[in-house]
Amino acid sequence: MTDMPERQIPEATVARLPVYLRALLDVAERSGDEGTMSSEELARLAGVNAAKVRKDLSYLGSYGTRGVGYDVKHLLYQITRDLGLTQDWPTAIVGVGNLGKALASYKGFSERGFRIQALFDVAEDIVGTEFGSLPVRHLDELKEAVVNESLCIGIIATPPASAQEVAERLVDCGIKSILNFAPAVVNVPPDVQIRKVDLSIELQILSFYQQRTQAVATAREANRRLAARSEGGA
Amino acid sequence: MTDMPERQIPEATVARLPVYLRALLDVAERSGDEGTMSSEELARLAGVNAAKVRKDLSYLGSYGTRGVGYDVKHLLYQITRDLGLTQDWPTAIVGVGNLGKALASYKGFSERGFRIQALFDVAEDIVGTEFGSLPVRHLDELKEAVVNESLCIGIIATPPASAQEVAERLVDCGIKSILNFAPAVVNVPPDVQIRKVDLSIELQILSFYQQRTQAVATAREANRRLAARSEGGA
DNA sequence: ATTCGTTCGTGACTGAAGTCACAAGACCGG
DNA sequence: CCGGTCTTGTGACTTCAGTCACGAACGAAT
Repeated sequence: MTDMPERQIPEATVARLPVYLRALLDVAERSGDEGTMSSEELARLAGVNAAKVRKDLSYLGSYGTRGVGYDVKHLLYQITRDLGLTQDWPTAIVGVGNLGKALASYKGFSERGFRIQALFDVAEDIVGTEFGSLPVRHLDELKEAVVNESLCIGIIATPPASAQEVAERLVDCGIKSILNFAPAVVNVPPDVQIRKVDLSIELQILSFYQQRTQAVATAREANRRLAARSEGGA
Repeated sequence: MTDMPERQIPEATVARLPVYLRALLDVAERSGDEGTMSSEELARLAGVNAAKVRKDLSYLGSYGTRGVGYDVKHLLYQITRDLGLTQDWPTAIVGVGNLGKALASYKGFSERGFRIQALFDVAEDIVGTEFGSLPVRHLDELKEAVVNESLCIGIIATPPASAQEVAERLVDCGIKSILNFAPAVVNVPPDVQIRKVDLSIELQILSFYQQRTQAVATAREANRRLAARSEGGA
């Protein structure tokens, strides 16, 4: 039987694999053939704890050597393979505004095998133009393009109001993986993977914590004054 | 005493508050004065489960009415306040490449009170230019600007190699909240909040799941053929 | 060959987040 | 005023992620 141990890899681990991958690539590039690396060192580079690195990597299989560490090249290969990055993923961007353009020219995508291969929009003044040697086509041509060019990942970079509709069209064309940059909740059938990146949510989280430390500071300040006054009064 | 119940709000809850906020704003805008909304409805709009909504909101205080729901306006106010969005946060962007520009012109920031108020870079051909009525200044002028214009949030949109250094300069200027868009791990002192948005990590996670469903599909296919052949052979 | 130092792999534990289910409270109609 | 119908707020439980600590395995050196 095709061996399928395939322990289910926890979501949290999957989310960290790209970070390990990046760290390993940096090292491999810098030092040519570093050879081997300990979980401790990888942990430092990835900004996490060593036990977590070991546990994460153990889900992929036993690729380390006790007393030595992990072979950088081999580990690189394994992570790349498990993340499905040994193949290219032809990717389409819908919505060619500022954000869409920035994404289309983002180095980080092509470096990892995500070839931005098609751009779509609906605005008349954008459709028909070119961006980075790619034509911006009308969204109505989506289906044809998906079939002909085997696009398999869709990126939504439209205004929030259009996000749900665009997602439905992507799903309708058979796309199973969607990355949503529009600040809107988008629902898709259970066999489609959707992930979101919300630029402003992260800022709002920062705001929460900053606001709170300030609030604490001012409260402490107020208490101090109160104490001082009652002391003076007593 | 200044009442500070301030139950510690779980991180996961903080991360969802902006989503609720957005949903409520949409509703309030659309229906003028909807009045009230149940946890069920808010859950649907936010794409989560109703019990979770109630528990999340209960951390802010008991702002709902049993048998009725939550008063939209009041809840909006409370969430806005707890997220620290009643005030503006003067924000600086370091790195004015494609991504930096897209962020500088991103509507979602200004809508929530994050005023992009200063742009910095180091490239000679960029420093001195203008973008969206803001001058791009040299990073060396950072400290002065932070002090004079009370900048309090820094956004890193540089290449990964410069991210750590830029972060250190931001910290050095007294900035306590940093949002990092560069694909690199950045370390800061414990009293500084840093959050990261990594555009390509999310794509890699999608790739993982897509790759896996394909792997399963091909394995199943292989098994089917094997079965068919052995059946034919028998 | 044996010992020693190192580092992985993992079982056991701790803690956080998510889910369920129900009592408590609010409104309504008669 | 009272029973019926809602919907919240929350304690109890389940599940998932993170951490610790230690045995197992490897290389090196004597």
